Amino acid sequence: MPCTTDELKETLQAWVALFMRRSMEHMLLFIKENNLSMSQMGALMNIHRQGMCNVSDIGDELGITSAAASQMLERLVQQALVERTEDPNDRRVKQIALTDKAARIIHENFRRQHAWLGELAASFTPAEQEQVQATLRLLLEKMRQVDGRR
Amino acid sequence: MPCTTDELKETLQAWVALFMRRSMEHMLLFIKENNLSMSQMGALMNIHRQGMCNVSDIGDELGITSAAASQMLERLVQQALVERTEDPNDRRVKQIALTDKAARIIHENFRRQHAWLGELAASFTPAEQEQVQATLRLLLEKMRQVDGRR
DNA sequence: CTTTATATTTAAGCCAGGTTAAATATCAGG
DNA sequence: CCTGATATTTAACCTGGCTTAAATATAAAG
Repeated sequence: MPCTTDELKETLQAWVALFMRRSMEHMLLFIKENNLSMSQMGALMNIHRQGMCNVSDIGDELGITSAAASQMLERLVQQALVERTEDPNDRRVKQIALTDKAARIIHENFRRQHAWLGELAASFTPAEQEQVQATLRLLLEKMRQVDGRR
Repeated sequence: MPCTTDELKETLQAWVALFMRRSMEHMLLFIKENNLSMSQMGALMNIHRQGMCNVSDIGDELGITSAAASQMLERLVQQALVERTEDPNDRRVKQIALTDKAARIIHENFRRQHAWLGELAASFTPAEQEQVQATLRLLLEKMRQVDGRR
């Protein structure tokens, strides 16, 4: 049967809703297990994405003042999740990096999500896997295009 | 070319990551616009999903004590987002419902996500739309199965 | 060397959102 | 009509996370 753009939109919506709820659940459980707050997890993910960066970078990225970023980082340092080292080129700035502990936590978060997705991936027949693979690649490409247009 | 379960898992992972980031961004912007906190948005979404419910239901669902739920609801009532009415069958319990204002906010949130998805859906050729539609339906079905097994 | 700009921290204060414990009101069973 | 269970609220308190303003330290320019 032919399908309309609107129908596809609705299917996408259903898919997104289910995925978001599932992922959110997973995330909330995970941060509770690791005694983190949502903000802290956000900060850690941010540092992970940015790689080496300084205090104000993080503030900018999180949309808070650098004073707030400084305080948040201080709490993370106290929990041994973040390392602050002086930048040898400019001693005003502190270089921020995840500790091994934090890296392990982030990694474990990804791993578990991966495990869930693995279960999903394995539930398809080989023929279906081909189909899903091809379609998702298409979707990804288009999403990046739509994303890029902003 | 044939693809392995692992490859599919990775494609799924990439898709989820992109989607999550995109949706999170959207959500954070939206709640800022509406002067809500993440928790408050969560609570409103929850009430929206549950429909009519009482104070402790919400506490249970959010994983907080009913005292905390009571206080959170009080703040939402003050912002005219929630209505508290006495249950005529049991005058100990309060029935909680979204006000029109809150319903409009939730609806607007969905509408915008829809708009973004519409843009995505429209970017496919009719043939691609068929393919994506079919595959997503398959994915949804399998996800619900995997979800159901817990 | 002095001035000005920049990066970070510290201090003081605010509010959201959580807890436990006690207060209040109602229901339901003997 | 008591008594005990249940639903909600209130009180007292704590913490995280934010703000602004001031303090500190360093860099960079004249």
